[in-house]
Amino acid sequence: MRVSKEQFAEHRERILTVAALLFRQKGFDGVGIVDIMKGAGLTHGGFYRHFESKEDLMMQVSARALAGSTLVWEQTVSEEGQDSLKAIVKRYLSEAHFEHRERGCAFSALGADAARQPLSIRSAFANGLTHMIKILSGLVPGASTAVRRRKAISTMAQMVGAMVLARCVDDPKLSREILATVSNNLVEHVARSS
Amino acid sequence: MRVSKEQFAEHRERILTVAALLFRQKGFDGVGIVDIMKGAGLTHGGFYRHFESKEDLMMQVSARALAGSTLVWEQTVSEEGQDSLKAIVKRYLSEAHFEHRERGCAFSALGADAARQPLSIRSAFANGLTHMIKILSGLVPGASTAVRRRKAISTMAQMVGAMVLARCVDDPKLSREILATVSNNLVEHVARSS
DNA sequence: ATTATCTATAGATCTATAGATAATGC
DNA sequence: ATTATCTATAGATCTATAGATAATGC
Repeated sequence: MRVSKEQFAEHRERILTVAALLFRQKGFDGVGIVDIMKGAGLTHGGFYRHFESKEDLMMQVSARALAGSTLVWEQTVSEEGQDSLKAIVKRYLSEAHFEHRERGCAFSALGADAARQPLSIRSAFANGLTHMIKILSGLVPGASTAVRRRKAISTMAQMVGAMVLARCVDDPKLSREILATVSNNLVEHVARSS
Repeated sequence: MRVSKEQFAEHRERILTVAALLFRQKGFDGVGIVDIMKGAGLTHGGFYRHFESKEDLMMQVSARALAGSTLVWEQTVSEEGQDSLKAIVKRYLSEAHFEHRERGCAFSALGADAARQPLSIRSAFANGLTHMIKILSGLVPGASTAVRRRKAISTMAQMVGAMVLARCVDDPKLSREILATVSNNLVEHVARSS
């Protein structure tokens, strides 16, 4: 039953990918090792050759998901130039992101869950947040780095909060109103220079 | 083993109170009926005389927790007058709220969890949110009701997002920076008339 | 020989129910 | 008589480990 080094590495990738989707969809506590391994096309016993524990997987998945978001933002910056902030805000508060939390930002999908997790996971979230704030700081207008950092933090909080609120209510009209309102507010008031 | 009507009602209250603390602390999936009943000083078998199911309890706890937050805001409004918005923002983003999610706002403590729950629970969250937006709408400045509602939604999103972000990182300095930044931002830019 | 995967299982959980018990409240 | 609580348990889960199997890679 042993597989080649290449296949082993591919299995590991598959586990991480499936876990990233399932954790964001159902929460850290809502998914078992069995579900994840089944999703990767493997039996659950083999999991522990790839990861030390469920917590280890949670930490690596968190780090990866946040690195993914960061990468997308960086690509947007290098492609969009002037309109980067607007593009990032609009994508974050889009219908597509609202509907697919399993492929979206870990802060809005797992923020409340992460708050209850051990240090290793919260540390991954802190790294991700620091990086994302840094990117936003380079995009918002403002005279000093201190002002820009404050605007970046407020922008990030507003985006995450809007998505969390939009997703936890059952009224699609209210959800859309929240996303549209915050999107317009950020694009108009923050993105505009000064 | 039967108890009086009064005691039965008191047991029900205790279950609701304990569940409200534990759910906010450990998430809906992180707490079992046994834990809740043990916290209320009862055995787990008796739970089903009080509630139809765990989902039923989750729904009632959500509605209650949000009604509690609403009530506190309404009391603040009637006591503080002019400074109500400032008082609400400062309390929401305070160190005390940051550290005691088990007694705080359900949106920041359970928002991500609620998004995965069935309609009954998301409906309770929608009711709570509608009510809280209405209160904020009465406090923010703005020429028309439409403008005030938009400001209320943005304010709510920013508060919830700031608390979620502050709680899911392991760096106390970063957490405090987020809370202080958003608090100042809201007090200075939204609370000010115009 | 090493090791990735499989099967099987240990030992804890979990929600929910059944039946016994004993006190209330008609 | 009714019913709130208790004990006990059913039937699913859950994480993690042990040992067998079989293919890799030296």
